[in-house]
Parts: sequence; C-alpha cells; structure tokens
Amino acid sequence: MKKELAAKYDHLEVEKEHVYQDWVQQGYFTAGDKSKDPFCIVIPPPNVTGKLHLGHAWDTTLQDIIARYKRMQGYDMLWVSGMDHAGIATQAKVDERLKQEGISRYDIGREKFLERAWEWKEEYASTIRKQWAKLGLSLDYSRERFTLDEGLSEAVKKVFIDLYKEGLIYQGERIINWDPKAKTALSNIEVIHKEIEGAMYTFTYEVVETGQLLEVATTRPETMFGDVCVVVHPDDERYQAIIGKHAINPVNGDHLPIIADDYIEIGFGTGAMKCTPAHDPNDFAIGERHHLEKIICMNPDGTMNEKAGKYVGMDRFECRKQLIKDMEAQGSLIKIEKHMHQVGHSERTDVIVEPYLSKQWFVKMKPLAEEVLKNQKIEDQKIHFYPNRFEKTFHQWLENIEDWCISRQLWWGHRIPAWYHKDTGEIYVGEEAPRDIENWIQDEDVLDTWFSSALWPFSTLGWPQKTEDLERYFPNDVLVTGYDIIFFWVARMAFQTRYCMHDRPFKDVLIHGLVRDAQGRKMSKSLGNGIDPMDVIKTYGCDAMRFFLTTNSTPGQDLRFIEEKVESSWNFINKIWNAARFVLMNVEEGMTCADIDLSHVSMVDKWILYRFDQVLKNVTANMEKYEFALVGNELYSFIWDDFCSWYIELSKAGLQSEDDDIKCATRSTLVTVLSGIVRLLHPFMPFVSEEIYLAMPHEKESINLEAWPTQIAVDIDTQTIADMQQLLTMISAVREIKKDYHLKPSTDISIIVKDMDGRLNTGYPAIHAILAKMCHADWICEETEEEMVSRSILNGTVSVPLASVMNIEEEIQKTEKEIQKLEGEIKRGEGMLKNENFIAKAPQMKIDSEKEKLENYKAQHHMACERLKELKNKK
RNA sequence: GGAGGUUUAGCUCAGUUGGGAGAGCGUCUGCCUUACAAGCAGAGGGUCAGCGGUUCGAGCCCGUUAACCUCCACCA
Repeated sequence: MKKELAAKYDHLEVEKEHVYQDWVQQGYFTAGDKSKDPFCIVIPPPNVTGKLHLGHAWDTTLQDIIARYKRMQGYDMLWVSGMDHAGIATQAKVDERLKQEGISRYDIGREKFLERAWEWKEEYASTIRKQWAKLGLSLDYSRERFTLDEGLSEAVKKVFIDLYKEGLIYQGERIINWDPKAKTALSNIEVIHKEIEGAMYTFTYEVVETGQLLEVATTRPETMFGDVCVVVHPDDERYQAIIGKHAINPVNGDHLPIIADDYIEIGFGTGAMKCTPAHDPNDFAIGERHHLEKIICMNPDGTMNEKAGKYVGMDRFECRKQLIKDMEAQGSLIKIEKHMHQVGHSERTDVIVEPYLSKQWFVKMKPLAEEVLKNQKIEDQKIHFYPNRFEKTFHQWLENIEDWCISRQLWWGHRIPAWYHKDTGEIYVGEEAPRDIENWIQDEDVLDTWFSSALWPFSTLGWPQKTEDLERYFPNDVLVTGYDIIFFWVARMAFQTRYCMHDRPFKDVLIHGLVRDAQGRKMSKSLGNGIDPMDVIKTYGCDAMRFFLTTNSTPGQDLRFIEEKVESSWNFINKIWNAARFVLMNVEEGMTCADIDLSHVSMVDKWILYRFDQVLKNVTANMEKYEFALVGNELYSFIWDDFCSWYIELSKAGLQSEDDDIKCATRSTLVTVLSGIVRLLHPFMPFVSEEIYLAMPHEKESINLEAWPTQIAVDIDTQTIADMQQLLTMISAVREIKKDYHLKPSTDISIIVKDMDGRLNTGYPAIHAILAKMCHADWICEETEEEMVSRSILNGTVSVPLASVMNIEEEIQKTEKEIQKLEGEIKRGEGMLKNENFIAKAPQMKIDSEKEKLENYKAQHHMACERLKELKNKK
C-alpha cells in the first residue's frame, strides 16, 4: 500500500491514534519469535498515583529507542510493560479522595478501602496506557504486569518466606523513621534530610546527691518525657564526681541516673547529654549497652502521650513551645540558641519524621549486599553502569548499608505473610495461615512497595514458576532509569535478584538525569513549573519531543526543557518531510524497490552513498554505547547539510538529464539514501518515519518490521570523494564571490578554475549542469584577459570575470589577508615538521597529513601571491 | 565530614582511546532559486574557569585553586 505525503507536515495527522493502535494490534511489539536472539528490557513501572510527567517521557523514550533499534537489528525484542502499586503514595491519594468525600479510611474499613484503591488503580492505569500510546512506545502489552498481580504477589511471598527462613528477614524492636502523618514506618532512604533552622535549648538539671547544677542541651525538648538518664564521657574530668549519681529531669522531676559512655564527645556542648532510647537511634544504642528502659512519650500521630503529663494529647511541636515557656517560668531554661541542622522529612508527606521505637520487620542487608559486591568484580556477572561513575555510587551505598525496614503500617500493598497465635503469640511465617486458622491472626502490615519492585526483572517473567519467558528473557539486557532511584530500586533489584536467581538482574544500566525547567530548576508541584508531556505532544508532536528529549544531553546529565529546542526538532522533522516530498515527486509512478539500480551512479551519487555509509557506521557505534546525543548530531548534520543542502540540490542536474541511466541512478540514490535515513531515524521518530516509509518504495507492511540499514557503497575510491569535496568548495567559493559583489544568486556568470592537478576540468561532464544549477555558473577553460575576482579553494583557485564591478582595492586587501593567514599556517606546519621530537614520536599518519597540508598551503600561498601581483599591476 | 557533577560562542549544550574548537537558538547581510520563508545562501562571535604538570602536541590526562550544583552520612 502506498501512501501520499501531504503537502505540509502535520504531526497531529501523522501521529493519529489509529496508527499506534494498528501497530499494537498487528503484534509488532509482541515478543516471542524463537528464531531470533532474545533481548529484554523491563519498564521501570510507573506509579499508579497519577499521570506520567516529562521525566517518564524521557525515560521511556530512551527505552523505546533501544527497543526499536534492537528489533531492527533482528532481535526478539521483549519490552515488558507494567505498573507499580506505589503503596504509600497511592494510599495517600486515595485517602485524599476519601477526605474530599468527608470520610476517612477508618470509617470504611480495610476491605472497602482496598476496593477504592483498586478503582483508583484502574483509573490511572488506563490513563497511563493512553499516555504510552501517545508516546509511541513499543511495549509488549500482552505481558503487562502490576506489582499487586497474583503472580507477583506469589513471588513477594516466596521471597519473604525464604529470607525469613534463612534469618535474613527478622522482626525487631528498633528506632525507625516514623511518619506521623501517614502513620507508618519508613526506610532510611524515604527520609529526605533538609537543613532547617531550629534551636538548641539548654536546661539545668539538679544533681540529687550534691545539689550541683548540670547543664544539658537538646534540640527536641518534647522528648525529655522519654529521658532515662544523663550521659557523660567516662574520661570527662568535670563530671567524674557525679557519675553514678542522679539528676532531676526538669520536665517531670524524674531522678535520672548519670552514666558514662564514650559515645559522648567531651568537647561538644556541655559534655552532658540527655538520653532518650525510645526516640533517638544513638540513644537507643546507649540504652542497649546499659540495659536502660525505653520510654515512648508520643502517640503514632505525633501527639504526646500520657508520659507527657499535662501535655498529653498535644501535638509534638505545640508541646515543645509550651514546654519551653513553662521551663522558662520555672527557671530551668538557661538559653535558646539558633541552631542549623539537618532534619528528616517524609519523602511522601513532607512532615518531620520522628525517630520512634517500634516493632517492625527488617531485611538483614550485609550478607545480601556483600553477595552483590562480590559479583561486581566479575566481568560477566557485574552490572555495567552507563555512565560508569554511577558504579561507584552504587558500590559505596552497598558497602555502608544498614538493615532495611520493610514493614509499613498501610493497607495498600502486599500483606506480610506472618501470623501470630492468639494465645501464645507464637509467630508463623508461610504462604497460608496455619491449619487452625481461627487461632491465628495475620500481621496487619504490608511490605514496602520497593520490596516488590525489587523483584521486577524476574517476577514479571513468571518467577517463581519456571516459565519459558523466564528461561528466555532473564537476565534482562538493559535497564534505563534516573540516578535518583539507584538506591531505591537498582540496588534492591541487584541484591534480590542475586539472592533469588543467583544472577544479575540486567547486564547494563543506562542512567539519565532529571528534567529541569528552562531556568534549571527541578520541576515540582510547589513551583508549578511542571510541564505535561501531553501538551508538548499536542503542540510539537511526539516525534519532535522524543528527538528533543533524547538528543540534547549526555548520559547521566540533567536536561533542561527548552521549548525552542523542541521547536527546532520539529523544524528538523519538517525538513525531512519536505526532502521526502521532493524525492517522491521525482520518483516515477509505481516505482518499487526492485527498480532501484545503482549501477550507473555518478560521482555525486557515490559521494552521498559513501557519506551515508560513514554515518551509518558512526550511528551504529554510538547506538551501542547509548550515546544518543551523538547519534542525533550525526543524523542532523548529515540529513540537513549533506543530503538536503548538497545532494538534493546536486541531484536536480541528474534528474533533468537526458540520459536515462543517469536519471535512474539519481532516482535510485535518492530513494536508497532516504530509505536509509528513515530507518536510522525510526527509533527516535516512529511516527513520521512510518509515514514516509509507507509513501516510498518499500518492502514491509510497516517500518516496524524493517531491518537496520547495512552499508551500501563500501568500496568507493577516495579520489572520487576528494573530487567531490573539491567541487563543493568550488561552489561555495563562487557563492561567496557573488555575495561579495552583491550579485543575485540567479545571476549567470562564467568561472575559471585553476586546479593544480587539472582533474576537474575534464573529469566529469555533469559538472557543467551542476554548477549551472547550484550557482548559475558556466565553466570556461580558456584564460581571458578580463579582470577576475578569485578565491582560493583547497587545491586551486576559482575565478570569475567581473571587470565591470570589481573593486581592486578590496580584492587586494582580501588577498593580503589571505596571504597573511596562509603564512601563519605555513609557519605552524613547518614548525611542527622541523621539530625532531614530533618527527620521532608522532604517528606516521599524522606526519604525512601535516606534510600534505603544508604542501597545499604553500601552493595556495604561491597562487595568492601571484594574484596579488596581478591585482597590483592592474591598479 | 565523605562521594560525585558542572564551568566551552550572547543563551542552552555537544565535543567518542590527546593531533587545527562544534550545533541549536539569537545577532548581522542578501535572497519568495519550482521539497521546504518553520526556508535558502553567506557572515560575525570563544586565552575551552584560574594556575601548575605530563606530552612533540592538552578542551580532553594528572595535580591544585575558585565558583555553582547534587547525593550520602552526621553531633546532643
């Protein structure tokens, strides 16, 4: 089926919905061709919390480029599609929705709440799928997964149970990060440390036995209700006498033992610290060492509990304020100093995280991390990071890892497969509840959402079942993700995969940065500077957006969203569109691939074919290295400059030729190169490449089934290429002369070429036609007496008889300037070649090319001097 | 405190094992040349942050300084 190209490029028309739907329905993106080698990518599952943002568009487009490229290279490409339930984030959204209805999750209960959450999920999953379609992603929807799917839940349970049985998951009462708004525990990396201005409050504690006053400082006075002792350093001379005695807690009159522990820094503050084992991790450690009581003084919602006496029920920060007032009144407060410090905030709710003593489930990280680190030293077992520097980040994190708190006090997620016996309190961990189910109660908590995403590279392929897909597509070949989730996700996939599969999850990780706004600020809801990719697609099209996103930054680097650049990508596509229209206008009705005949190609044709091969080589090499910006540059300049500006213009001579062979060769070259271009662009611009492909002579029913191009004109002699380059500089020189003398481009002139080896004068009959077309110039070989304006070209001079308008004075100046420049070059070249060290140490290739250049400069210099002499004579 | 990144044209950024500095946008000049005025043909514009080193040769490698930016870990 042949399509006509519309007169104008209209992305809305080219990217119509049915185009993508057809691709999906035809099964172009469905993997499973066993005759091919497999290649597998799993999508980083987007959260079902909302719409996709520009970062997703970037991330998925990168993957799509790889997927389409690999598919063209003949791989059985599987790009697994899927989404993440995003425990805390989604639950927060559903809570919010309930709140708008005037109810809370506690009003409707767990079961009803989960129903609502699933409704939410369906809603957003469908939005996300629509967005994927708009982005043109070649995802395999037949294998779409969701982290709460039955299969994935089975995987989660199995991993939990296995780890538990090996002692790698344990339950413990420890200080964890507590989010008082979401009322759940958090892992360390879900806590964002922000520098904020707080205060350091110093209080006096009276020593019971001696009556002396001790100064103790704190930044969180409300936790004083949980104090169990005062700690000093064992070697601190100031306090030797009171170790073992007691201090009176000013907030409640408790008698606190004064103990010694070398955690204390003698020089810091007063050297005496209050100790609250239930509300601070360091204090907790001291508490463990000294077998101290752990007093919790807050409720899970961040209000004070009965330990706080009259402050009971008050919010922790309100309590702080009141308490300070009261202590001041009581005379126990000595001073308040401003104090800048890092305070942990919940990643999701942004409230200040409370270090809080709580019974939670943990993954014992050391052995798991060590296993990964060990394998990172083995070439075919390690995960390769692009760019490489992120490997270091990854290793350092694993080397300093702490146990992972995996239980969350939420409802939306994988419920922990642990049961407690009603009477004995005994714990049972397993897939199903024990037989006498009525006596057992399942753990109320769910798992951290990242626990399930950590299994994504293999759980999506069917694990723990031994499926064909798992056998075939695991390990994955490459993962694409942002540097911001290396710890959250990449590291966790690494150790869980190592544990479950005894393998790496993927061979390569391509890391990209963050999308920022035009001023370089992070896009955020609070700044309101976010950009909806769907708006960009509406204005510029998905192809233009994709090209912008993927060719404007280096791997690992952030990307600023600059609208002018998206526009410039659109212009590029428009250029390609018009070039395609030109080619099609000159292709005979009914031309097919079989009509392509390159046996009579001209010098010009050979040149563009040769250039295409060069580009293909570079592009392929850079695709392999995920260097898409380099690919973009290469394609941009080749298509715009070489193909459009030069070859298409030059081809007009061939197309107008009387000789059918020449005509046919030109047409064939145009079609061949354009077809190659369209295929090279396809990974970046799936829609427009399809549209053009179908309008041209083509073999497949869709470009989605096409192969990556192969070399066309491998053995072209170098002289032809050199002559072409000479011709191009000649044309430029003539244009420059016309420009200098304000001649219209269409003015007819004659030119005389002095060419050192004389080839161009006789070599190519097509040159007359080309010159006439490109610069309205006719070639004359005889010398004339008329005064001429001349310009140097690589290997000679181009002259135009222009006596009537010639400005001799200006020409003299120009020539003198040129001579000066050439002398500089000659000096440089001679200096280099006279340098014995250079001759001795530089590669022969370099020396030869320098010699050749020097010869050329000298020849040019000679000619320029001659010209100057003539000009001066005429003056 | 530890780790990393950035510094190249007016702006935003490329620059692939070290071998004469590039693009897009913007600026200036001239063009409606029948694929494209969202275009064409030209032009101008940079001590590659500073200093030192290695090298025949450094934007690129090493050291150092400065500015800006991340991440991780922290002290009551």
